[in-house]
This record gives sequence, C-alpha cells and structure tokens, in this order.
Amino acid sequence: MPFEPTDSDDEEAGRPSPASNPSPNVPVATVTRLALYLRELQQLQRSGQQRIQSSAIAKRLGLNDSLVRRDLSCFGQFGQRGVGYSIVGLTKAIQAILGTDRSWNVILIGSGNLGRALSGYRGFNQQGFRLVGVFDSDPSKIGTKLGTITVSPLEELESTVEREKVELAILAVPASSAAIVAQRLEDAGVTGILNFAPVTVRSPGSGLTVVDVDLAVELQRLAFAVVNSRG
Amino acid sequence: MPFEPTDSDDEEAGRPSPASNPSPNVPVATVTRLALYLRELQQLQRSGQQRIQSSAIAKRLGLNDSLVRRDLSCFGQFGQRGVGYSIVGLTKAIQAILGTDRSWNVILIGSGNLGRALSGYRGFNQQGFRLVGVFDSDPSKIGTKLGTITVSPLEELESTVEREKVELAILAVPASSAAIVAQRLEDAGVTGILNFAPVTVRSPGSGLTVVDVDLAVELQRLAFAVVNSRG
DNA sequence: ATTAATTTGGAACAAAGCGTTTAATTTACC
DNA sequence: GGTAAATTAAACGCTTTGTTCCAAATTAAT
Repeated sequence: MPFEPTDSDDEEAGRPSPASNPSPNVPVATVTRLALYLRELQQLQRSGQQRIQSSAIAKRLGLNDSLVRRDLSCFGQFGQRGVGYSIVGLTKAIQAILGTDRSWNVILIGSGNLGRALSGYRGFNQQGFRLVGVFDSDPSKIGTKLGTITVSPLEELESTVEREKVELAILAVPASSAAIVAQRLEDAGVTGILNFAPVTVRSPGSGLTVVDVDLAVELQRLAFAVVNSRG
Repeated sequence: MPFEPTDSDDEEAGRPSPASNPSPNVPVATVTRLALYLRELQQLQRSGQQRIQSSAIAKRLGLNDSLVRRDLSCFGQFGQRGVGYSIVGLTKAIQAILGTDRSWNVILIGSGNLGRALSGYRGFNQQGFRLVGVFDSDPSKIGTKLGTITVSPLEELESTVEREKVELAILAVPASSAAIVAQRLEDAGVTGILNFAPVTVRSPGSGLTVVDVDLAVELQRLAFAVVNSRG
C-alpha cells in the first residue's frame, strides 16, 4: 500500500540548526553525485541506450549500487522495480532536482585569461546556463569580443542584471576587487556566485549563495594527497 | 604529565577500509581548510604583521576559533600559549603539511582555452608549482607560445616527465581523450592529476591520485543551492 | 496462472567525521 | 606574584554518510 504519507521526517524532530542547511534531508555529497549521475546519463543517452540499472551507474563511477538508489530516492521514485531507470526520464528528473531543467541567465565578471576560457566553456551551455553578459573594468578590454559576446563596462552590470533577469554570476576577477564586485552583484539582485577569486566572498547572512573554486587550493589538495598516499 | 605517548589512535583499532583513506587521522575537510588558512596567512604576511591568533584566522574565514586550533593540532604544536602563532612559522608549517614547502614540477596537457588560462595562472607559481611543459596533440597548436613556454607534441610527454622529474599533471583536454591521456600519464610515472575533463578518470587501484574539477558540476551545485535556499 | 529472478524503495543500522565545549597549561603584563 | 589571554588536548554530542536488509513490484519462464 503506497498510501502512507511520506512525511516521516518530523517523527523525531530536533532541528537545532534551522538556517544552516538549506534543504535538511539532502546531504551535500548527494548533490555533487547527482551531477555526476547526470553526466553519465547524458553520455549514455548519446549512445542510444534506453534503460539503465543503479548497479550500472554505480559501476561507472566506482560507487555502491544502493548509494545511487538512496541518493535518488531522496527526491522521489524515478525507477521501475524489476526493470531499472529510463535514461531520458531519470535525466529529466535529476535536472529538475538540480534546477537545470530550465535556462539560467548568467553573467561573467572579468575577461582575463580565466574569464575568456570560461566564456567559451561548452559545458555551461550544455547544462542550461546561458551567458548573457561579460563585464570588465579595464577600458582596454571593453568592446572586445569573447565569442559572440562583447565585453561591457562594469558600470552596466546593474542594468543588465535587471533587464536580463540574471540570477547567477561567475566571478573571475583579481582577488583585490572580488569583494567589492561581489557586493555589487548582491545589491543588484544576483542570488548565486561561482567565485574563482582566491579570497573569501562571504555572504553576511544574506540570501546570497557562493560556491568557491580556488584552483591553487585544488592543486594543494592534490599535493597533500600525493604526499600522503605513498607511505 | 605530557609524557604519555600520542599513539592513542590504535586503542580501539578497527580499520575496515585500509586503502580508502590515505592518512587516517586527517579529515578531508581539514586539508581544504588548511589551504585556506595558508591563503590568509600569506595575505597577512604581505601586510607586515608578525603574529596572529586562532580567533583572528577564524573570523576572517567565518569559522570557529577552536576548529582552527584543532585542525592545526592534528599535525603538531605550532603556536605559543598565551601568545598565538608566528605568521611566518605557521605559514611554513602548513606548507610542510601540504607538501608545498618544496617545488613541484607540473605539466599541462591541453592548450585550449582552459589550458591557456591555467598556464598563466599566477596562483600556481606562488604556491610552488612550476610549469615545466605544455602538451597538445593538435599540430596547429604545437610550437605556439603560452607565456614563456612552448607547446610540445604529445609524443614528448613521456620523455619530459622522466627528464624533468614531473610528478603532477593538469589535464585540460576534451572528455573524449582524457582517459587515454590519463593512462599515459600514469604509465609515465606521474603520481597526481588535476583533472578538468568532465569524465571519470579513476585509478584502477594504482598509486595515481586524481582530484577532479568539473566546472559544469560546480555551476549545477550552485543552481541547486540557489533553488533550495529561498523557501 | 504460478513461480522464480531481478531490481527498486525505504527503513534501520553502524561508523566515521566534524564542531563545540571544557579543563589544563603556559606566557605576558600589571 | 597574580591576573588575563591564548594554545592544547581530551571529551562530548550531533550530524552526516554509507551499507545492509527486507519488502514490493515487474518481467519472464514454466
């Protein structure tokens, strides 16, 4: 009987940290893996396959089958017992979970080396992220083209955010100006920042969400892992 | 009495996963934070400051003081009671922990948009990572300059790794060729790969360490966090 | 039809990681 | 000397994470 309500989560309550975790039931690690499942599924879809089992997904990523199922069952029932998952169905389901079943308007701040590379990154477009503006404060950069997009002066940031309903921004500016630009982005109404600047761009309790990617930190993590693996 | 031996870790033993975690006592999150502490310390050092307290480091990163101290005390005693930490001393200590107290020879595979951006990234050099080669399979790229380095044909990969004692590689090639190149890197003797290709480059149980950075995945995580924050 | 095999769903369990708190120790300053 | 400040180290509890186990559902075969 599948008629029991699924609100078994307030059975033993106890939420000491009400604002710390955005969505209580979902582990952070699950979200990251979901994106990886999506990557594999899209690859399978291109190969023409129709159905897939949790065990096959797990094998491709070196995980346990039940972990895959548990990750998915956090959000609903997407599979068919005895059969498996429809690849297109599961793809759409995961996209809906991640919020990439629609298009996101994104702007890029900083047209240096990294900014130029990011503007041309195909993965963004393929996952529904639409680059609608590139900004820089350097006058010599303004007016130059990055692919099909022309670099605009930083002054036009606010107006573009409003006009294009921009929600996400990619921050690829020097560390020295990152904090100021982040504040302007927040004030302009941007709700999410992918921050490549090697500084802390912390939201002071606001609704701003920041995901940090520090390339030097990643290399340091690699160095540590290498040093501590042989021994 | 501070004379008790500090091997309290085998008191209740139980290591069901012997090869999964390189260094048992150190949480992964600690390593990541260590790199962030280092970032802040280097910034402080440039400002000419001599000493720092754990509470000040914590405040800069939005953390708890005791977490900073506990992270550090995983590896030894670097502070002075009643005083705090010497900035230069702690900087060197963290570098020693991370393995960046020496120079690492690094090669870059792939001279596309992302590869070009990474080759010019100052953060790598500042942390002791020395780029000693850039490789590409595209004949039209070979011979072109990335900063001071000339792009070499992929065929020379193995000889360069041996000659320059290369330990780390940055993989910035298309997904389709990532697995093959990764295998070649491992065979050549590279022990660590920073992988930007959106595919699983898993070591089949070898000594190879891989750190993945998938830019699309990061944006998807951001989208999820944004969607699930307002509610 | 009925049975057997496969596969998901979901609860229960166990362990590890993580962060905070508390007490003890050392240093600096008055 | 005594007090305040700051690190250490251990202990505690909570959260998170991954696995195991069993029930439910579908397909295929007998």
